[in-house]
Amino acid sequence: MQDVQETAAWGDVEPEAAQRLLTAGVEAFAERGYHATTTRDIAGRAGMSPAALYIHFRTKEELLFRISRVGHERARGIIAAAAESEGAAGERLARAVRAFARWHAEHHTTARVVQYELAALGEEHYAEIVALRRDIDRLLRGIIEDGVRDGEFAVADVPGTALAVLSLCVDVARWFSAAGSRSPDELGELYAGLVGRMVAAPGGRDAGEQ
Amino acid sequence: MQDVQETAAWGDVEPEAAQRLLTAGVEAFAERGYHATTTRDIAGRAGMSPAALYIHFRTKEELLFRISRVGHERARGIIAAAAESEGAAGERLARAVRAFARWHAEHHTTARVVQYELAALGEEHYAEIVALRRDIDRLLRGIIEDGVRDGEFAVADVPGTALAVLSLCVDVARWFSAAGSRSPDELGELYAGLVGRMVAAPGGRDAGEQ
DNA sequence: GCGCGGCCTAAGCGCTTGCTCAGCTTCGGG
DNA sequence: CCCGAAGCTGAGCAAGCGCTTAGGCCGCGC
Repeated sequence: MQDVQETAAWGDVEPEAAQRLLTAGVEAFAERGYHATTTRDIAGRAGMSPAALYIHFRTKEELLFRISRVGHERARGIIAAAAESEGAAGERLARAVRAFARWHAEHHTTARVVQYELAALGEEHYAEIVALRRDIDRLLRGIIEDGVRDGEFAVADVPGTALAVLSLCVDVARWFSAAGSRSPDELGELYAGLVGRMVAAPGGRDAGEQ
Repeated sequence: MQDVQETAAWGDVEPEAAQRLLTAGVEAFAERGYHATTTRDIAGRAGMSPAALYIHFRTKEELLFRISRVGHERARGIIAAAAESEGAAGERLARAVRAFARWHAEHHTTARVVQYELAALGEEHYAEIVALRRDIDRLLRGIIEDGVRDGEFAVADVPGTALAVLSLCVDVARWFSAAGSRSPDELGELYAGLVGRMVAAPGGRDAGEQ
């Protein structure tokens, strides 16, 4: 559906200055939170005057929305690629968790904004983002349902388990620090293993490996 | 160490007005976040004028700190009670997860403030809170270490798994809604089962139940 | 019965905020 | 050579912020 490779940053945003504002916004929002960040701070980080922000974005909230939408689309792309890939449900679930957790670790500043600043969005923008989030939930739940149908997984509460798996990965953005001892790759591997054990049917191949 | 029963709210805070301000602060901070909440809003919810807040708390940040400290102490108490209880590591871990997840669901507004507004604390207050959080991590990790030593658990990365278990429970505060279909009790049960599978040694009693 | 400390309010101070606006520069097309 | 659009700035406005201050009320000790 879309190439999952890490394109440099914000890819193809219109003028280069708008791109700089987006990355400055991500940094500032991730550090201090949306409400504690001033437009002067964002503009300063992007190397321009406060007024310049309003040439590229109508409001501060729209800047947040653009960040949030791009981030959510990227996150959905990651889950979608795993869901639509080849292989048994166990393999696809492992791929999804590995990549999703890894993304939240590697891009933890973006992910922080994406996951924890939803409440600052306006009503219409919020609705658009919620639709993307429902997609993500639906895709992940689909993989688990496949595994249950095939007898590969034994899961009593599928929606609850899907929610727990997503929750586990999302929360990485809260605590992950680049200075920590774990690399994003190692974390993805750890989490894929933990989730594998969570859903595996007793006697299944995945039960013991970690 | 301390009775874990749910005392009404803020228990024994000095004058009743300070207590009202604390609960008003929790509600407001949980809804909008610390920085988006005004002292006028907090005072209004508590039924008093903005100036009254400063009779009971020196600053808005101190009000947050008091909320955060009480919340963290309660959270640590829950984990400590489970860690120090009788029984095998598997039972103690299940008790810890069940109670910890349940608390984050039932008191999700308090938990939201406790878990997501740390960055708004001043330096000294932050350090005090971090000490409490390290306690919580240490207690939970201790249970898992016990289980590994006894051969009851098979866990390759103990600190990573402990982190994941706490993370899973903490994130409940982010998404849990009282209007949702799951009760705090059901959620605690679900999570205790999921975590049990995450750590259980193959062939152990817990492996299949859910 | 009077003073005094605890609790509270009305008013408002100094400052920062999101955002606007008039005007400057730069640059490609006719 | 000029024009207009695009990109940007310095200055600043109205509103809202955290917090202070002067003063009023109430109840208890003496």
